[in-house]
Amino acid sequence: MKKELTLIKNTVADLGACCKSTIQPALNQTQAEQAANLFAALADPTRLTILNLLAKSQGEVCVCDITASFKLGQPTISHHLKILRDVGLITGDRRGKWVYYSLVRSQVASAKNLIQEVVGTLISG
Amino acid sequence: MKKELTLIKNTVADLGACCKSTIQPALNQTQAEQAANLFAALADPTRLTILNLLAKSQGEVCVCDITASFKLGQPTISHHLKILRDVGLITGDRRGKWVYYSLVRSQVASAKNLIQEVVGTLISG
DNA sequence: CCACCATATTGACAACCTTCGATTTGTATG
DNA sequence: CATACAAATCGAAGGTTGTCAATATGGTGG
Repeated sequence: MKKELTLIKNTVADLGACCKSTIQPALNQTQAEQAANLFAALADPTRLTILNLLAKSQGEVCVCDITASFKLGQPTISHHLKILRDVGLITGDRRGKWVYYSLVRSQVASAKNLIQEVVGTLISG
Repeated sequence: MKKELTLIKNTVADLGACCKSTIQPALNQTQAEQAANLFAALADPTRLTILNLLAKSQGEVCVCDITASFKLGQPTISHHLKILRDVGLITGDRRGKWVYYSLVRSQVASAKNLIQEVVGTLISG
């Protein structure tokens, strides 16, 4: 007992058609994985706050100051910094005893674009 | 048992405040937690693809069709659907033997706003 | 060289996530 | 009512994450 198919297959013809806004673009597997990775890096309030801290400071922030902003232990902050470093959003610069972190603006911009693109495929407008 | 995830209800009102700021606004703890929850829900390629599938279909999609789109088992898809349901991005409607899922447009819009707001605090412009 | 400070790394642990197979629940139909 | 099918839920295995205490590393200054 087969029911009628409700899923409209997204063919190549659909994608290559012509018009701009009305159709929802497909999300390929690579995009989905990249975006998921990025979202995972952002899926922690401590990391979001660290990023915001760096953005607000308009420059470099010493790890000691970051650590002082949270109730978490120093190794935990270091761990979060590493995750953000690994996705390229921040970079650390050692100067003497201290390490100063800052946003990697180009990477943040790329991340923004990827997010906008993916989120854009979720609803029209 | 895991705690229910909730999306912020009125991000639109926040954005409607007044000016488009060039200064970096602070991210309060509640915002960070809400955003982190949302990002966590999006931090899986299967879930992103499901959302995209629903967006493309411009309507309702049967679970059987969603399941058929992945190599994963039916309980796994059901699990991902539950996560997306719990953050309010999708809703399921039982019609006979079948359940049809669709985006909750208002919630998707709220999510978009929250993301834009948070991402906006990460870099100027 | 030694003592000290700031970060990073390691190892451990509990909590959580993704996935699956088995079972249950809801619905239609013979 | 019995059977069959669609979807959700349960229970468990294996991997990942967030956190901390302990330790290592890198740098400064006596």
